[in-house]
Parts: sequence; structure tokens; C-alpha cells
Amino acid sequence: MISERLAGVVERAINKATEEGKLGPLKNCPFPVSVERPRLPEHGDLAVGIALKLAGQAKMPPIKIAEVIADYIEKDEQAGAKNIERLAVAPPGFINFHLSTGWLEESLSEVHNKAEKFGALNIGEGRRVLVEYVSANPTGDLHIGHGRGAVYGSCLSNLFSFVGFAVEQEFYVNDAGVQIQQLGYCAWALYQRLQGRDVPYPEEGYPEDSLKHFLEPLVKEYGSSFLELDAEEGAKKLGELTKMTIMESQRKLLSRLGVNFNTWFSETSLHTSDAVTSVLKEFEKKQKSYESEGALWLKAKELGDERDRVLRKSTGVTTYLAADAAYHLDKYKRGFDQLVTIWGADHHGQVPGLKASVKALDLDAEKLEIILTQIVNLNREGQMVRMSKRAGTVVTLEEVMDEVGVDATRYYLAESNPQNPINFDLELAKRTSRENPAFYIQYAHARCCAILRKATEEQVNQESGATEKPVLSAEQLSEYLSEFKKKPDCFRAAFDPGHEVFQHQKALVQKLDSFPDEVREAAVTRLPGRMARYAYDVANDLQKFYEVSRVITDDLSVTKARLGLILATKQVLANALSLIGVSAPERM
RNA sequence: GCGCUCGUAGCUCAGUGGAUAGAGCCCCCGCCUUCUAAGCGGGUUGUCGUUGGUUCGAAUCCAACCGAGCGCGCCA
Repeated sequence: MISERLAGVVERAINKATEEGKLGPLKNCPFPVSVERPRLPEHGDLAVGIALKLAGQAKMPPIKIAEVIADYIEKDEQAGAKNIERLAVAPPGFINFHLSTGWLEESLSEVHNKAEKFGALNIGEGRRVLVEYVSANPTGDLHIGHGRGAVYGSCLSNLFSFVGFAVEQEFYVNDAGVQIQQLGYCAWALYQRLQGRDVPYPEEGYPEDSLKHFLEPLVKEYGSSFLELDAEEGAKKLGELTKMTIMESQRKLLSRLGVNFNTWFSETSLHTSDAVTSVLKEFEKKQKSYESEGALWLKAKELGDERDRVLRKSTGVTTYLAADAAYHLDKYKRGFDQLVTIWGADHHGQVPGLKASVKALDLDAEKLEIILTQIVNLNREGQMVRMSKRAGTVVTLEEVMDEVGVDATRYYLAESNPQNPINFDLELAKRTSRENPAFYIQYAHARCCAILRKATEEQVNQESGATEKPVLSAEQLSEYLSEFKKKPDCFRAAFDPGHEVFQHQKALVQKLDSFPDEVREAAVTRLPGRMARYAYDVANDLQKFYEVSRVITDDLSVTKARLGLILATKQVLANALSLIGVSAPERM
């Protein structure tokens, strides 16, 4: 990566300059040098604004600092080998680098060498992170909002894993408490009604239509064998069976969406294992709880919450918070270095309570990161598609996936940042044109594959109908592939420096080269959506390149070099798409 | 009322302390005898919600206000 190498050169210059006392009181470079790509071509290929950032500590005007650094870079003999053609200092204190094509060649060679590992980093250094997400109640179908959490969590997990963390993904199953009881009543009533018994359906329960399709297969399988049961036993039995059916359907659907969990953690298990009662004891022991009006309260207010929270109601039943505290204590005990919990934004009111409970247990609250995902609005032809669960008109995740496909579903849910609401346009997601970024990116990948096929497969002449032998033989191709890794200068023929088209050629390679930086940025900001937008940019740059630079030509060295460039582009597109879990098709 | 999130082009959204604030869509004009035109090029578009403050420098940080969404239970 050129920017990394360049950052090293700049940092060395700064350290040398500070050693010789040329940068005021500064001892060495206090923060990492970041290299950016200037917007305007006259500002060079790459630039650093470090002098602006050092101004305060060095107590010197930025422009002076830039001049000093530039001076040291020019004196650095190794710097010449970094493909720096010339550099310029520009106000208010930027150092602009103009580079030779050598760095483009090295970048391409690096992509070929690292292949599917290109862009992978080791920020995580093997540290263990647990990502908990979706965690829906097993009381109905998943809707598009769950889909967003699912896609976000899975993309973030992919990203963590790509930057060197050992990732585990977990689904917390809220299979305890009143909602499951409620499910039991509904299931029991529905079971009887489906067999002709005229019993009332619980008015306050889950909509009948939202459960019917889960009960029908149960009726098919068990027939009337449970009709004998009394109301209590019936609700328990049917509730349990329905819960299992729903969980299995959720698991299957998520798997189809490319979302797979290492563990499904049952809330019930926290109750049966006494984890909940023991966490309450722990609060008591640490004097972080007290009894009042017959209930047990967590002293949340002194730990950053706006008020204290109930852990055990006066009825003796523990609250959701108590179970969540026990659950998170369990996560800590499992020894993770980082815990990421993804919730729908409608649960943001619970964040201070959970944080307080973690602090009350003297656990490191810094390790626990709670990320909230905002709502998804479904659109069709500009009309809002309502998602009212009560009215029974809920649009399920499955319906969306059936309609627009898995790739488009994933792309649109992955693309935007979690703190912003999504407007998911069902019609746009189905479109096969440039307007639809999901399609456009895949088309770019398929186009790369088409060029490779064209170069290496037999072609049928349109006029004569005769079969023509491929431009490149299999032997030539494999020979080239190994040259791409070992001889960066074989890419030189891909470029036309000085020519108008060179800007497109350079832009594409620069974009490919910046992938590792983009990955780092996406990982540290927890915004995998950046990968989606990056892939779009690559696709766009590829199309521009394609338009002006013919790959298969009469000149074998040009064909070879450009084919190498196309294959590098295909690789980077595939890597970026794989991080967001969207497929990279060979043809379309 | 309090809290959280958000407010950037007609629309959908990037950009979160640095150069003249970007991209796509929409609209207009060009480009197919050549590897996928399902494409490409060019053009038009801004009180960065408002007002103050911090800073050499603010869309970005701080405060107040305006607007939108969500949340404020011994529900889960």
C-alpha cells in the first residue's frame, strides 16, 4: 500500500527533524501520519496534512512545519525509491506528492500477491470479540427491521474477522417471561380453532394471522392429540412447540440471508441455571441494590442512569434487566476482550440500565459497546409500505427477500450507517440498471469476468461462424498470473501516461490501492456501509477505465498488463462484496 | 417536560477539525462496425436547520433554539 509506505517516509522525516530540534519543542511524531487523496489533480497524487495538526504542539506556523518536513523527505535517500517524483508544499500547510507510475504497478502486484487476503489487517491481533445481534423474540416472523440488525451485525462480524479479531456471533433468545406465556395462550387457542373448536382468541395476544402459518404444520404433524389437554397444559405444550417452530424458521431465514450464529443463547437457561438469582445476590453483596416497596432495585442512578431500576418486582418475578445483567455477566465470564451488542434504536432507553448493571458488578464497561440501528421504512413507487404488526399487515423479512432477492436485500441493509433510518425502495432494489448500486457493482464484477473469458476462451466469429482460438492460451495465462506477483513492471504497459485517458487508469488503481485504508476506517468506525459505498466507487472507476482503455488488443504486453489490472479489480470487488455478504457473479 | 438519535443539492445519502463541501438519482446535451450501451462523457444544482461561541481554520467541537423520529413502566 503506497499510502502506508509514504506515511513511513513522512514519519521518519518528522522524527529526524525533531531529533535535530527543527520543529520547536516537539520530541517526535505524536500521532500517526494519515495520507489522503487530494480532490484536485494539481494537488498531486497523495497528500499529508500533518503539518496542520502539528502546528499547536510545535508552536510554529503550519506552512513552516511543512517546509521543514519536505526538506527532510528530500534529504532522505530511501525516499527516492518510494516512487516520489516530486513534492510540493502548499498553503495552509499541505505536502503534496506527485508519484511515478511505479507505485501503481506495485499496488497491482500487491493485490495479486495477497488476493482474497488483500485488505486484511491485524488490528485485532487475535483478540476475541462477541457480537450479539438480532435477538428477536421467538413469537413471530422476523421483519425488515430485524433484517437490518442481522445484516449490520453480520457485516460487522465479517469486518472484525477481516481485521484480525476472533469473532463469535450470538443470538440471544428471549424465550422466557410473559411474551412466551402469551404465545402459549395464542398457540393453544389457535390450535383448537384450526380443528374446529369454537374458542375465543386472546384479544391482547399476537395477531392471529401472524401465528397461523406456524400452527398449521403442527396440526398436520400432531393432529388432535393435544385436544385432551387442559388449558394450562395445552398452552404450555403448544407454546413450546410453536416457539421451536418459530426459532427454526428464523434460523433458516437468517441462514438464507447469509447470517449464521455460533450460538443461540437461551434466556430461559439463565433462569434454570440460577444465573439470574446469583447476579441479584452479587448486586446485594456489592451493595448496589436495595429493597423498597417490596421490590428489589438496582442503584442505577449513581452509575449514570437517570433513575434506579427494578430488578425484582414485588410479585417476586425478576425483570428483563435482571436477566440481561445475568446474560452480560455470562458474556464477561466467557473471557471476551470486546463485547458488541446490537439493538434496535427503540431499545435505547435500556442502554443506561445495562451499563449501570455492568458497572455495579465491577466489570469493565469499556469493553461493552452497544450499537443501535434505526428504523427501516419500506417504499414502493414512492408510497410508504406500512409495517403495523397489530394490524396484521406486517411486511416480513422473508417477503422482502422473496421479492428483491438476497443480494439486494443485503446490499440495501448494509449500505447505510446504523444511526440513520433507511428508506428501502422495493422497486429500486429490483431494477437492473445503474440506478441500483447493488446491481451496478455486481455488473462490474461480471464484466471483469467477461473480459477474462473473452481473452482465454475460444470465440465464434459472428460473420463466418468459424471457431477462433483464444487470444491467450491457458499456459500463457498461468505464466502471466505468476508474473503479476513477481514483476510489478509488467503492468507498465497498462498505462498511457501523459494521455487524457491516464487519469481514469490511475484513478482505478488508486482506488484499489486504498482498499486496506477503507477497511481500517470501516472497522474502527463500525461502519461496514463504507465497504458497500467503496465497492460502488470501484465499479464506477472500472467502468470509466473500461470505456477508454481497451484490454484485449494487438499488443500482447498491453493485453497482459490490462488483463492483470482487470483481474486485480475483480479481486478487490469480490473482497469488498464478501465483507458485506453480497455475491460476486461471474456472469449476468 | 426530560433523555437519545438525526437535520448537508429537488430526492436518496457520503463527508465529523483542514485546500474551492462530494456521489448517485432526477432534468438537458452528446457517444454503440471493437472486450457486457444493464454502459460512458459533459452540463445545471447548496443560507451544510437557525443563532451565538471555541479555533490560525468549523458542515465537523461547545451552548441555546427550531424541526423530525424514538424512548421515558414494579412491560419485555
